[in-house]
Amino acid sequence: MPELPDVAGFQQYLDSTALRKSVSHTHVPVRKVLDDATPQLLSRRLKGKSLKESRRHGKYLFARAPDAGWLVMHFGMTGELQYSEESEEMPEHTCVALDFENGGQLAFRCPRKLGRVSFAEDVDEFLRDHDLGPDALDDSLSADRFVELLGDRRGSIKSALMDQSLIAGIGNIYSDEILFQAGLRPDSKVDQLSEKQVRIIYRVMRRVLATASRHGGDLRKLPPRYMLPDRSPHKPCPRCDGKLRKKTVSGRSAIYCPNCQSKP
DNA sequence: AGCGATGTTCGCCG
DNA sequence: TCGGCGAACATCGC
Repeated sequence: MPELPDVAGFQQYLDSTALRKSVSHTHVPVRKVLDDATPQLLSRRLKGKSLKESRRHGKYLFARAPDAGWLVMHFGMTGELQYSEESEEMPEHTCVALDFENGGQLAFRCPRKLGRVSFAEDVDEFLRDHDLGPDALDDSLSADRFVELLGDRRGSIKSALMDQSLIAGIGNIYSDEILFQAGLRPDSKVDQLSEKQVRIIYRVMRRVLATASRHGGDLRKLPPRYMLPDRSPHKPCPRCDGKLRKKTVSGRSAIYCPNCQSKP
């Protein structure tokens, strides 16, 4: 689930449920998602304090508590946030949970345990340390900058879009949607694309991610003729009604329409 | 029962 | 050096 639009949804959700609520207890039923942090550190940093603001960069969500730095969340492949008014019982697959003085509870759920929760003193430093490129929706990522970034790539356009050190936020399914709407095959080589085509990809990328983020990544709310709600081989293409096809591109399964998407 | 899955990291290879 | 590839992680669902 969690690519940029989903994490944008989690951010709205965290803002509306958990911000400015004093933390009474912390739970860590699945310790491995903390990596090198410890349950004691989580408790020490957050207990008696409240999260004051959030930030998102790519697929990462950050939430700041006074004198505690930033709580960092990455949702892996199956992670999500779930707030409950009652904190009696944690939801299934809860890896980390924060109880609040008002009786509510925010759970970081992650069935496959691929998500991670940690702390960072400074977000920009964290982004540098983790080698993350500019957020795909960041104002500072202009079309010109996007053209520059793709300028010296050699592999497929799909793997470039998914490379978090180049641009942060796009994963397997949104890269498919972007290339579907841009009319280009996922295995197109970046160095074969014209500058005009790269600019089209940029515009489509911004529109798709902004649109999906407005709906918090809920695929059912996407406009008509988006591929994602029907992203499956052999299903009909939402634009031409031909059959969608599946192909492995840089180790991930790409779904595309052979009729609507062409090689450069 | 077996396979693949919205992510990241690592080691291997050309 | 870069990029592709497969494995590993752990669980669910088709």
